[in-house]
This record gives sequence, C-alpha cells and structure tokens, in this order.
Amino acid sequence: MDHVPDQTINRLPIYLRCLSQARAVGIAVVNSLQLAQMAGTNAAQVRKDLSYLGELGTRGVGYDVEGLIAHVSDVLGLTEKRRVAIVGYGRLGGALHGYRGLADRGFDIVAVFDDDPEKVGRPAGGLTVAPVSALERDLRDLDVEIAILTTPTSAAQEVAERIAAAGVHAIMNFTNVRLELPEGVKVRPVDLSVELQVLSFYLARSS
Amino acid sequence: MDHVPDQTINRLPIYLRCLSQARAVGIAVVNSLQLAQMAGTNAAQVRKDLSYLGELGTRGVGYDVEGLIAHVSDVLGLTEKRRVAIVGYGRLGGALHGYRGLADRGFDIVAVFDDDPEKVGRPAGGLTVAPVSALERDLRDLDVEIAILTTPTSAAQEVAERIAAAGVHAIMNFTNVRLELPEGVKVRPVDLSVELQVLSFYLARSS
DNA sequence: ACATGTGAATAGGTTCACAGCT
DNA sequence: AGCTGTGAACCTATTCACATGT
Repeated sequence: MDHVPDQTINRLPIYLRCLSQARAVGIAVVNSLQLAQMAGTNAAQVRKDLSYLGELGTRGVGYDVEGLIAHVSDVLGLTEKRRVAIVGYGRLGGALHGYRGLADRGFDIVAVFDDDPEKVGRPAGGLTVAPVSALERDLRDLDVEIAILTTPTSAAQEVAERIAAAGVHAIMNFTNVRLELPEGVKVRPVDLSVELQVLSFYLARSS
Repeated sequence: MDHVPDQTINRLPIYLRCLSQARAVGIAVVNSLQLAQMAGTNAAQVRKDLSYLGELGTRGVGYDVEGLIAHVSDVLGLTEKRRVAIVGYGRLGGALHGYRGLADRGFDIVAVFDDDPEKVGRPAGGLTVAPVSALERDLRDLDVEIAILTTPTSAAQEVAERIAAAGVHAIMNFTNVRLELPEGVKVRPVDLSVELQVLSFYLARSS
C-alpha cells in the first residue's frame, strides 16, 4: 500500500457506495465481478484497485462486505467525522449546507462564512453565518479540516490563501479560479461550466 | 483532429477561460508557456493539446488570442447557445439556476422540473416550475440538449431514462446514482460526497 | 472448483527534444 | 532568433491471463 494511483483513489468512494448498497440488501460477500458491475467498471480493475490496499479478499470466495467497508473507510480516513466549513454562503453554499449526502457520510458542516453584512449573524441550519473576518480564528478554533469555497470569483484567491494559512489542507473549489496555494494544500476544482462545456463537446461530436 | 484525447477535452474549457482573461486585459498573442502558466500546466502540454485541433499557432510568434478563442469555442460546440433543463428543483437545482457562470457561457436554462405539487406552477427565475409528468413533451418542444439532474436518489434512474428517451444526449448527474443509459447518452457525474472523500484520503495520507 | 492477486502485455497520456516555419 | 508542431521516449494506468491459495 506504499503508493495508490490517483485514479484508484477516485474509485474508492464509488466502491464504498456499492458496498453499502450491498450491505443494505443483506449481501455478506461480493466477488470482483459483482462489485465491478455495480460500480460500472470491470473485475480486473476492481481486483487491481483493492490489491493496492492489501490482500483484502479470500481466494475462491470473494470479499467480505463488512470487512471491506471497514478497510476502505479506514484508507479514506472516514472512521472519524471530518469537520468542514463553507466559505461563501450564497445560494450554492446554502444548498450544499442542506445536502444530506454530506452529513450522512460523516462530513460535519461546523461553520459557514460570508462577507455580506446582511447575512452575517443570521441563523443558518443550526449555525450562525460568521463574518469572513473571523475566518482564521474560527477555522483554527473549530479544527476545520476541509473548506468548501463558494465565494464570488473576485474573492476566491485571497480567501483561499487565508483558508490555507489557517491550517486547512483541503479545499473543494467551486469558483472558476485556478487557486495558487502553498504545497501541501490539496484543491479539488468543481467547475460546473467546465463540465457543461465538456458535455457540449461530445454533443458537437456526435451530431 | 480525427481523435482528441479525453484529457485534452477536459482542458479545453480551461484554456478558453485563460484566453478570455488574456483578451480582457488586451493581450492579442500568447505563447504556449504563458498559456500554460495561466492554466496550471506546462508548455508542451498546451502545444500538444492545441495541435490536436489543427495548426493554430504561428511558429516564432505564438497563438492569436482572438482566433484561438474562436477555434476552441467552435470545437467545444459553443458558437450557438445550448439549451439546458434542470430536473429536480430543490435547493441545489435552484442554486444552479441562479448561477451566472452558466448563462454567461452560453448555457440557457429553458426549463425546470419538479415532482412536488407544492412547487409545480410556481415562478422560478423567469420560468415556471413544470411537472415531471411533462418531461418528455417539454424537453422535445424546447429542444433541450443538456439536462442537469438534481432529483432525489430514488427517482434518478427512472427520470434519467425518460430524459434520454426524450432525445437528450447529455446529462450532468448530481445524484449519487450510477445511471444506466443507452449508448450515445453522455453522462458527467458530479458527486460531491465522492469529492470530499477523495480529499479526506489525501488528508489521511499527509498527516 | 473458484475467485483472488499479480506479473506481463497493452493502451493511453505526458514530457522531451528538435526539426520546421515565420 | 524564436516558438510551434510532432515523432520518440517515457511514464502511468488498464487489461490480460494464469499461478496461487482456499
């Protein structure tokens, strides 16, 4: 397990979801082909991916669902809850805050920030909207590990730098800005217009 | 330009954004190194990517910004506006509807759908929330090309099949369901909890 | 008998380095 | 002189096919 390829890591959450579904319907053991079909890949890929994590299966039998869930969760660092902040509490930020899929998977939204004086101090799903001026202090005090960045374009780089400076090493970036941050800060860009443009390419291609 | 690698396609919208920025500040010509630095990649990658689209540069000079924007836009099928529908008009659907970044890039939201009788008929940013029962008819009538799927998990597969059956060939899938659809329908999964889990992995790794 | 785990083969992408144009 | 365009080299990831273990 010294080095796990990036693409394998991207698939681990998918496997985890499939395994949870299997468990929910009472399946105790799955083989690589079944898991592959659920995940939308092939059996060889599943075995290779899981082999990076160790020898998790039983030859002639398959993978124990419960055990594999525990192991993959552990590798993904999901055994403890993760503390998440949303920075930029507009419509998108608010929608993400309300999204059950995050809380259900152990991601606790522990703070939300906005710059707009109209919003600061308002209640927000059990929390209170905090001012961006309190970013550094609050992120440290609450021990936030992941920030979801949904500010306007103009503020993105500056706010991201402050998030990183506050000791947060992971940022999910919903802005259309390419963030320049110090080594050791992992950014995942989620650019909706990029996704749509890629879809547009395939439309243009096929028609 | 017979075959463009998938990864190149994923980068084209990034280049387009950088080129727009360059144009906005009055830069008429860029070379591969400058574009690479803006896009967060390297010069060889930029040249290779653009070479798949044709011989777009001038040796000894660089790339004409205006011309390259036109060419990349054309390849991405962005010369005409794209007609988009949002299916599932909850918080996320509403947030995406209001997101300027889509309209600005030529993606017109022409219809929004929901199943909830409370929402159907309500005004929604210049539109009226349509019932999911009208999906097939409306998608065809409005000539929708791309659907953004933000329904609850339970409805995702069924609704996606109906979207596909209505002749829509591109779906941006915000649900955590792996859609099984006929050949020729391009799906882009955008799973927020997957993204967070991947970030969690890197946190677990580095600490 | 059966399904995993894995080296080997293949495919796909990236980087190098330089020939070819302007 | 300078920068593109591109074959070649390299690297990463996927698929194959079978030895290994239960």
